[in-house]
Amino acid sequence: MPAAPEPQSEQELLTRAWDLAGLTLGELGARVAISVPDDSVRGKGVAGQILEKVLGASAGSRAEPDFTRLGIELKTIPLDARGKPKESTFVCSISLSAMADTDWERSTVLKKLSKVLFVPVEAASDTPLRNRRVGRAYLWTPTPEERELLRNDWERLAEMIATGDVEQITGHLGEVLQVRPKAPHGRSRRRAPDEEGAVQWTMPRGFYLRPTFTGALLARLRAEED
Amino acid sequence: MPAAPEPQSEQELLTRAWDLAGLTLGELGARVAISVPDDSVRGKGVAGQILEKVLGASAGSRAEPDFTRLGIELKTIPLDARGKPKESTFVCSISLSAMADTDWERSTVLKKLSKVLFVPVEAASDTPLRNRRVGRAYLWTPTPEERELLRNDWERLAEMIATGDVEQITGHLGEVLQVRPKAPHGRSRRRAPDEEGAVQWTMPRGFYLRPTFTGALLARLRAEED
DNA sequence: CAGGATCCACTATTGGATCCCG
DNA sequence: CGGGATCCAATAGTGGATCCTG
Repeated sequence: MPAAPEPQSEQELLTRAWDLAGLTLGELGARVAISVPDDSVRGKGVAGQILEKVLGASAGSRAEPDFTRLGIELKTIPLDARGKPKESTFVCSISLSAMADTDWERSTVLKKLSKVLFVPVEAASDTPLRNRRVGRAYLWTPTPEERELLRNDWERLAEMIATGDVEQITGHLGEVLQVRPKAPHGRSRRRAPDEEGAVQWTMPRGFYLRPTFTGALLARLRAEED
Repeated sequence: MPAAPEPQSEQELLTRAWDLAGLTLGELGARVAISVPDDSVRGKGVAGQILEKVLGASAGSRAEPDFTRLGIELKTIPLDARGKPKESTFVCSISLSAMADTDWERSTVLKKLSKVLFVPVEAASDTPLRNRRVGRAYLWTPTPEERELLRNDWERLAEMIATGDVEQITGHLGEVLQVRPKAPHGRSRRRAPDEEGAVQWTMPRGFYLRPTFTGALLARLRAEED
């Protein structure tokens, strides 16, 4: 009834994930005692929470991979009828003050994205949440090219944040990785250092992967299956 | 007052074209006795007609390059405020019955595009036609990569036309070259051979270059100036 | 009709705003 | 809040329809 035990190997995790293909969120939610809201506005994160429990993710809300022992992050990804991602993929929140003290190789973004299990979920908006089906999961590790794209964007954005230009950042920046608000509403504010190191109040933000990027990597992983 | 004489060399044409940069369509139209309509709907082709006369194009409405002696085709290209093409570029009409009897190397598309003088024209829709300014002209010859893109699209589309599948063609096909209606209105019809070689009536169509393609080639030409 | 093209309604994309849970 | 994400109004893009001249 409650959460599954943590998988002990990559193969065990993959086998378990593949067994879910074709099942609906309603069916999977029942397994782990999570009820699926009728209103999709009220159920934004529910697919992710159900799959965490069904697959035995361990990390909870910590800044570690969902499958701690395996170093694997779990992401559900909503696909439209043609199999393309319907939304961007949230990676992590941005600690504005910490950005100045880190580099790409030590960044949370790279840690989160080093190994990701993508679980596709049907996302046609006219299908009720509980009836949406899970697809075949893919385990992704960035290719050198993909890492380079991510690093380029991250370093550009990190520099803007570190130098206090955070208010200049918009969702337009970044070829594959973008910075967007990550807050309960548009009036949220948190402290951040400004250009002169003084305090400014700014909106909480997070890193997101663009749909074109996740769509391309999924296409590559599908092609490699053959 | 009337048309300029035909330029006798590429350099003469380029020099003449560069001298026009910064002038408005109203100013240029006055030079060649073409008045610019106030209503942009009534002035769709007027920029092209003015520049033909101002630069001394020779071919008129024949299936030859505008500058016959130089083998150069003239195209005005509407740019938005950021310098990107606002519209697709018409290349030529399609003779449905002739498509089956030709190949890429002999095609009208390749002939028209072998050497093109692109003359940018401001196209912000809130600027009256007569006040829109001409930019610096670029002479384009397709790179091997660009020719390959064009050939791929052309061959795919030509085959559909030759085999009578012309009704299956939509503007969605073609990465850089597309087929779209080219007619005074949606009820126009002309004869075409169908799958079995019999007669069908279909809408007149033309080949067009996508804005992403012309935008990319202009960006390349601008970069090469430095 | 061929050549000179752009218009503009509709679709696709997007990025700022928002929702739930522990 | 941080982690799980999607919503949806506004913008960008596209392609079928259209306009003028000789």
